[in-house]
Amino acid sequence: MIQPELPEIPRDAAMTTQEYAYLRLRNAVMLGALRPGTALTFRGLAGQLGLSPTPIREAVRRLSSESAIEVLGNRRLRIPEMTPGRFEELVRLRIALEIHAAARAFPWLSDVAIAGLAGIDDQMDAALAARDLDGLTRLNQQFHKRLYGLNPDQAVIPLIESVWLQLGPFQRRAIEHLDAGAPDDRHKEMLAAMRARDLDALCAALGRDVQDGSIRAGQRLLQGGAGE
Amino acid sequence: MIQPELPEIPRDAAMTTQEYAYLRLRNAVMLGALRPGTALTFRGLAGQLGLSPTPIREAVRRLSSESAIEVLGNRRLRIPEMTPGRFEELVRLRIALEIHAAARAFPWLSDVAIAGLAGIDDQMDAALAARDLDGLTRLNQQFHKRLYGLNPDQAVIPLIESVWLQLGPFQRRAIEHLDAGAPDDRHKEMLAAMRARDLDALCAALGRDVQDGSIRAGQRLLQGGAGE
DNA sequence: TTTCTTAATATGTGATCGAAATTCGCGCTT
DNA sequence: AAGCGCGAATTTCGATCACATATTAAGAAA
Repeated sequence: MIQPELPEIPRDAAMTTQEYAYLRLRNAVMLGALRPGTALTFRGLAGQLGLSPTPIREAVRRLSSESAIEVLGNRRLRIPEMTPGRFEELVRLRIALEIHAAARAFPWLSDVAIAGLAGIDDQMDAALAARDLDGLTRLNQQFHKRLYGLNPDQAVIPLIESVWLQLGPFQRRAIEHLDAGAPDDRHKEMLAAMRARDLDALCAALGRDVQDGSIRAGQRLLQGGAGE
Repeated sequence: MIQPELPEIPRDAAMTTQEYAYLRLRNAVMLGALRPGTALTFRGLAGQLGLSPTPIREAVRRLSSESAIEVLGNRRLRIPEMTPGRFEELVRLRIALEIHAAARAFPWLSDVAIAGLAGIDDQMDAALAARDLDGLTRLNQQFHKRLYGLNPDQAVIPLIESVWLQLGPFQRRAIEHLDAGAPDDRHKEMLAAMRARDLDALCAALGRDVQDGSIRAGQRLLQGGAGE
């Protein structure tokens, strides 16, 4: 069985093998390196990463609890299949969660926080110009997480990341075609709403941002099968 | 170190050791058998459950990915502490998630589905009369999950369960005092709204249901320290 | 009595191994 | 040619073990 390539990530010395495997698999799913329906095995992953099966099992089990990988009752792991219904459900869920998160973070908005977000947005412009799609994905997530994390008691980010993991492959394909349509830059709209301290406008722009990121992928899904 | 007692659960023959440990620990957290701040060890849990550390590690890691158990960088596991800020955040999150879930399940409401929910509600009345608090907790969760699960593509239930896990100890304490105030039965209100096919009323009743379940626990938290 | 040092204990981690279960390929029957 | 069944190979699962490291306890010094 030929396993798909897993993008490499830096490994800190003070990092357990299990954590390294977890981060690497999570990164691969989040970036869409593993297509929906891909079959995996513990031993195959262990061999590919050069590790023993034990830490792989722990990493995969964690990801299964985040709905990123399915552990079938029989002897198979796979990336969950996507259906139009599930896709719409996930997008709606993502919008509801992120609007909630933004509203709960809103009271903590400050000028320095907004400046930090604007800095990330500038980096995204640079990444887009350089066609660095992985970097673009990473920065986009960083932008959203930084905003929601302003709330020091936030408990919603892990849930949002679970949804991101499930949308991973499609989110990525949307970003690949992001430049084609030259859509309005929703992050700039969000930043303007933040500067005006306008929560409604922020939520509206955020909703459009998520929609934009999903529309194309959704169309592709409805037309051309799961991820082609 | 004396570990707290973990309520026993039935073990199906066709169930891996890891899954058994996961379900048992999850049940213990959900029912509030483990107080916030409780320290645990892999080997201690393994000894208490009569298993080897390997499946325990997999189970605990899964629960850590659901924010039910913290795996500290040093050599300690613990049930997360609760603070007033985090508590309010979790309650707000729970309301947002469950209202979303109810709205997305609403189009699938049918007379038989409503009858099934009413059946669970009757069982809850019986459990309340019999002072079966564990059964009451279980049935309450079953009521909510059955409703949200009417949507065949739902992806929100795992997220809601993660929040339940984090609120577990307090949710339970709220139920313990549920009879004291003789509050209106929110589930009956929800059922009435369903029969009238009135989404707004359903969401309103659902919001009150979650509020009722949290108010007392929250008051206790604010007054008397974490979980006394 | 308090604090710092040091030895002993306990713990997390990950590789390895045996057993049980499942899948896959091959040959046979229809 | 298609479906079925049997055996070999692969895989998961969980226990065990060795090692490194953190924690705890004890004892000495202040």
